[in-house]
Amino acid sequence: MAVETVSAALTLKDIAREAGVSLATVDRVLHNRPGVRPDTVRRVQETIARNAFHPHVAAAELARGRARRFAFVMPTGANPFMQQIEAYLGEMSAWLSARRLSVELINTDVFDPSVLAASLETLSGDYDGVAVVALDHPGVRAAINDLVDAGTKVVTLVSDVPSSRRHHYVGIDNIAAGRTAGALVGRLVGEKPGKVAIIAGSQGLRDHAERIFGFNQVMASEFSRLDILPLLEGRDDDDRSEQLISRLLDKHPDIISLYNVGAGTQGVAKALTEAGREKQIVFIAHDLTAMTRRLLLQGTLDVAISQNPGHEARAAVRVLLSLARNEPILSEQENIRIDILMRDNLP
Amino acid sequence: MAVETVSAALTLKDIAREAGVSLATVDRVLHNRPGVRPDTVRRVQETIARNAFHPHVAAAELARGRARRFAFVMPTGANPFMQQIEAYLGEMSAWLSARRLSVELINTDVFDPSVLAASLETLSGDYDGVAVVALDHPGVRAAINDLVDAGTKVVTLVSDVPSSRRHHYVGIDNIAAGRTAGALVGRLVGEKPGKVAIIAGSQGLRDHAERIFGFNQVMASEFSRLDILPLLEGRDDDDRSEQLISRLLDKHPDIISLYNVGAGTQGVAKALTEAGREKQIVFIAHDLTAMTRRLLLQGTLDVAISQNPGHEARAAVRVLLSLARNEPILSEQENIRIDILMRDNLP
DNA sequence: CTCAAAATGAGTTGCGTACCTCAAAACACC
DNA sequence: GGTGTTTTGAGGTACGCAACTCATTTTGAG
Repeated sequence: MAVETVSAALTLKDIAREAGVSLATVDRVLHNRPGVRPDTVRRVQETIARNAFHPHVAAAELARGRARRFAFVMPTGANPFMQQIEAYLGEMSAWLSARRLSVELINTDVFDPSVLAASLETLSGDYDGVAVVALDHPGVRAAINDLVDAGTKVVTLVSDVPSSRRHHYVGIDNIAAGRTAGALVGRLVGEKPGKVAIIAGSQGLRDHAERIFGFNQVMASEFSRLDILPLLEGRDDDDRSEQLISRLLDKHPDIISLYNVGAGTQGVAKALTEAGREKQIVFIAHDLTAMTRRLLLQGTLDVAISQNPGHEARAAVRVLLSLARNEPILSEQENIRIDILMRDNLP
Repeated sequence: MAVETVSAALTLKDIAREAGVSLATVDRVLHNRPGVRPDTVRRVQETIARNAFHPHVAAAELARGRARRFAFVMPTGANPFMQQIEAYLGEMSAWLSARRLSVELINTDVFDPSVLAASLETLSGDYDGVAVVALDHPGVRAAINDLVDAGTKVVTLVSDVPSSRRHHYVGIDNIAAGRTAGALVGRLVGEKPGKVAIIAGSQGLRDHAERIFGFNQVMASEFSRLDILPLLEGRDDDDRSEQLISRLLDKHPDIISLYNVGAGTQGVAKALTEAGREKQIVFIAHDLTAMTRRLLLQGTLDVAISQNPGHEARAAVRVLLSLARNEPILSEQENIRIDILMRDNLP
């Protein structure tokens, strides 16, 4: 059975002949140019559909001749996850260059809405597409909508602004990620009752808040025997997280699980090992880095919930390119999964 | 910081001018054609490297003008995982057609080495690339090597033949998948001791054997308190698996976990629910289908370990294309992960 | 039927590369 | 110096499409 029949490759000329029109008319139909009668449009489109004709992308790209420019607006600072995304973008440079695409990184304080909005406003007109790690704020939403209105394709990355008219979101469902963490905690601690601690960067971060929401949802509905301690805020900082967790462990000898919503995993792990309780406590955190990989292999960390930064980088570029070319997006391919990583399925 | 500087796009002509040679010479160097003095070759290559020049893929593809044919040799029969791969190949038809690529499915009894080898031999010369779900057998290995020698690019899919000279393997490490299953069983059953049952399609299948090996490895080294029952062979058949498991559950009231290595998950689930023990027994199986999804949501199935069939289909095509074009392969992108799927992180 | 507007045909150019031919130049050897 | 060989240059054609111009035909309104 052949998925794709091997037929002589059709060209626009063939379509024109079969539809009984000229090349120019086919071109007008194909690019929604005016000056074609509705029934002629229909006849051409039917011929295209009947023959399952798709313009040769290589020829189209070559003829269009334009290089495309994309901008990636990323947070300043040393967030390892963001740095991984940037690194993977760098690895694509040969791929990009062979397609006459350019990607420029623009580092901004994405946590200050006015700064972020101002950054976005400056991009208007200069780029064919923009990927942005966005804060959900009215000013940012307006800036995104302005870009869209100016004809720029916009995708949100890692963190979404659903209320804007962005064309696409590349990232995970953080509520589902939190629910996954909750289910894992509940299942891994076994039958015994006890206390569960949660530490996040800040409740003000949308992704952290959503994860906490999902986590609490599952704990309340399915593992009510477990006692959830009040949320700690470690500000994604190793030292601060370590101190907070150390104190907490001293105070509660009956903690059986720990969920770190954001960064600062190294600090939490240090507190755990210094208390000598890394084997008894089920520890779940986010993201795969050299450090979390080590902690998983050691057994200090039980599960890392992660999203694949390389996949996100490539998906964002591909989606922007498809949008710019008015091609359909392979949604199944660009969908980012919530990865559950344990010691034995590390990539 | 710009990942990719926005420079005027270079062309072959620019390279020729900068290296002080003609277009023809650059072309000879680029395609390893003879008749160029070694130091001229070096000079041109240095110019290319210095400018990080990559030939425009669209122009190259158009100029080359050849349509490329790929063949996918897949098992006959109703294996749902293979059918999903075939379905995803079908979904790519527009993408393929726009690139003048064709993919043909060839269904063969891949479990009969001589039939598979004969099938592969018939392909020689007709295709630019072949993806094959291969049995690891000397005859098959020889057939693969013959294809490679004839200049055809070969990737093994889902199941590898490491001893052959195939160019690439697209699939997971099944030993690691088995280890992952073992670790999950050990962690999810909690502290209590009890019996663990394993059912596979057949020990003769390489992927099943590897999963069992990995599973036993982890059980022996880390969860020796658990008692592993002798392996059952369900032949990937629902009815047979149901009967075997029903009988087993009757005989052993102290079974606390069940690992299904292959297909037949529906039969196993039926036996579990009819015995009324689906909530007490930790049940782990492979692959995500409509049925395993339903079982996960119901709570009958605790974890599905899977490989993403859409990703495998696309990765196989992309790898074949890169090989045919003599382009580098983005290994991180084409690497297939072992997915741990639970109720809350279903895609 | 007339005339302007709309629709269509016919044609051109250029995108960057692959692949080819043929002539000219450089070189090696004696 | 002449010979033959290797290396290089110059140029052309083709690939399929986008984007454009301009002439011609068709259409519909009056």
